[in-house]
Amino acid sequence: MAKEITPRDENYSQWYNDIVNKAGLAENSAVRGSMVIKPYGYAIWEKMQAALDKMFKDTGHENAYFPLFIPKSFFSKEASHVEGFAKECAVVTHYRLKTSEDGKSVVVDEDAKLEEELIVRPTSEAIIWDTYSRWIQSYRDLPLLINQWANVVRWEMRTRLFLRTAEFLWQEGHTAHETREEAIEEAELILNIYADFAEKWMGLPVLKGLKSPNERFAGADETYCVEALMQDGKALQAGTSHFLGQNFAKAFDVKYLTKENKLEYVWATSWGVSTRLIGALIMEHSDDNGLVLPPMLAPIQVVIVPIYRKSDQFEAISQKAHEIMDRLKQKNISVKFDDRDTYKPGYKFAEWEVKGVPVRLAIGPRDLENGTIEVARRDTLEKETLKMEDIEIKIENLLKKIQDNIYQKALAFRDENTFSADTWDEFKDRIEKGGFVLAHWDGTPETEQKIKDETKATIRLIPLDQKREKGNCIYTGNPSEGRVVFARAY
RNA sequence: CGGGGUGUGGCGCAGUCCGGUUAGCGCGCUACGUUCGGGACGUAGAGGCCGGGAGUUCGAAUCUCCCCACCCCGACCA
Repeated sequence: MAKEITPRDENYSQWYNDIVNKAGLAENSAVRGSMVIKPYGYAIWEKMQAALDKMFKDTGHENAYFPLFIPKSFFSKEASHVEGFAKECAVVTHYRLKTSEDGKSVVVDEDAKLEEELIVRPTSEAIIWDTYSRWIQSYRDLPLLINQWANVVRWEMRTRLFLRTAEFLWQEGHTAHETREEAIEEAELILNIYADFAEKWMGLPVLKGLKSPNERFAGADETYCVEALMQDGKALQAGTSHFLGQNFAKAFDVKYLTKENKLEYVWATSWGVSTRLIGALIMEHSDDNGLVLPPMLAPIQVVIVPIYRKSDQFEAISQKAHEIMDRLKQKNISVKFDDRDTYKPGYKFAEWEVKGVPVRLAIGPRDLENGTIEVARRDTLEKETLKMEDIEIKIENLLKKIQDNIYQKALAFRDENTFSADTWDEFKDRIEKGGFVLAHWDGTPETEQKIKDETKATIRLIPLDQKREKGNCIYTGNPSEGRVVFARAY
């Protein structure tokens, strides 16, 4: 039929694209690499935003909004930051269009050239630190804990819906602190928020760790990250939290007076997660029948499909459905009654399955007679017929069970696909098969680069809970103090 | 930016090599009727200057040249 989804083992990327399309999450737009996020996909993002926003605010952060455009000169202030982003910046050079001479099209008005070009933000450190230089004078102004929800643009060569788009939505936190320790604490606090969010809300088990220097954010002293393993054995960075040291404070001259009346540079962090999380969500749980959503992030948690022949049957079922809806809503469960009379039940079942709605209820004449309802769960595709008594409690429990089940399933998958390698041959073999590979590394960027060149694998992270363990680098044989996590990544 | 590919109703494609009258097919869409416990069926319809421009020709979706866009594989990346 029209809604066929390519199986995962046939073509994983095609499977991913099919799900994004057929679940109605997003589509490509006229601008290469820029996507239209459709209502159903955006609803998932709104759920993520709401949960994260609360977590940020509960830990003392406030939201603000900084401009989309950054003067080019601001960008050149922090050297490694420029270097990191220069190759993927969109630049505004003119501010006016005019009708072409033949009157048929619109052209750039060369008379309207900007004196200084504007960069469309690829991230906001530059504009924010310029602003902070005016906001921060005293230790009384610290800590400054600000987050913004925004779009950013990175002119990527190759793009994929949600996973890598030229424009994407994200949140970016930018904080300033009195001491190094406090800033590091902040970076770690956020890392834990990201990990909690991934695991509890998304059902996405993550590893927490530090990036190697090669993979570190441009301008950071240390990058913390959470990494998840996708079903095809590739790693996906789910969030990063950077300890920026005093790099931006020095570049933008952000100093404060201490209690002792001494002038000091502030210490900084920045951190973000993006719409890429939706990509992670899709890849992590979905199957060959379509999207599978964790109940806590599903825009619709329960859908009710009526089964009927005649309109008087529909009336009776509709009444029953509304009663159930009221009971579920009291439990804060989002529920949709699919009363479209233009589609048959089979069609609706398939559609909601593709869209990943966690629980589907079906009510027909038979159920009315017996006081029952058919309950189907998306994660296992199991169906059972339940008595109507306490149905809201049964559904509430089922949603919790589904949330837990998909997390456990993902966790088991990750465990089964996490290996140790002690020889170069073993390492190459493991990387080829996919998954996380724990191996010793001599700690040098050169070795990491060579490993990447030969295997396409990178160090995803140095685990925060790394065990001290003497060993020899998988590539050079030089001594190492502990294992790091390698994988091929998105 | 290198290598490969594709542009034909809303979507997916055939037709192009070898030019020939009203450009087909599947899905979707509209109307009516029958259906409705896992993606229904019948009948009747609507919808296309064949990516753009220039050329060859009596005649171009089809041949030539020049553009443009998108997709896939690499290098870059949340």
